[in-house]
Amino acid sequence: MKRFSVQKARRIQRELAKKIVFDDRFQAENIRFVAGVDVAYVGDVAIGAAAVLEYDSLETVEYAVVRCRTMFPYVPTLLSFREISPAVSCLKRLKIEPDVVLVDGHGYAHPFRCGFASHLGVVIGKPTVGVAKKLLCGSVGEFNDEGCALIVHKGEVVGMAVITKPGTKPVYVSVGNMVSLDTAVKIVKHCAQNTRVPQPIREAHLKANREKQKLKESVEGKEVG
DNA sequence: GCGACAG
DNA sequence: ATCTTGTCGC
Repeated sequence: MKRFSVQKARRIQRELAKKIVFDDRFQAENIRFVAGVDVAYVGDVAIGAAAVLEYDSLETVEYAVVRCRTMFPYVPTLLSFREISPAVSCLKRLKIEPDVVLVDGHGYAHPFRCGFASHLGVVIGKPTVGVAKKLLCGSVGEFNDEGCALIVHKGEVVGMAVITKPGTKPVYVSVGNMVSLDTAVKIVKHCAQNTRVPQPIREAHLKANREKQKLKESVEGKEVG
């Protein structure tokens, strides 16, 4: 039984894309907290994890994690429908309200201009930034002295490739919602001081994996013993 | 028509 | 993403 329709998802993406806000709707010059979100999987169980870091020190001040059943398969360009539920759930569990959320995946740099970061940002009505490790669409121009290169798709600038760590591949930054591309790049650079992937996303990733291990161990102890 | 395709 | 050991490089 098909529980989803690609056609229906496409319609939703086109509607959501219209609601993306491309400028800063928060105090970009005075950020207190940044969050990162990521999702891991164990069979059909999704584990959503969020981490909140103090912006200046990049110290982790809070984690939130949630488990739920995966309700959507992974379909290229439709990733957000698979990950948005666990992402929203764990973000809601946070006690600290982050000023901006970094998302593991593209935002506007998507063939239909509505990647996971944008989908999430519009749904929760908060500032989000897309940070992907691989390009989904478009091509990367020449890198400038700041380690940045425009990502252009169908004649439109959709994001920025950023070399956050010298000697490593760039990460692909794009607007999620309520954040300008310039500000998004500044935030990502600040959060990736000695790593390729920005700290908030790494922390969320690690938290999700620790939770995944716990779940796998509890499952093993059930079927064998 | 063919290939590519975030996590 | 996930399945997995050792291994190359900073």
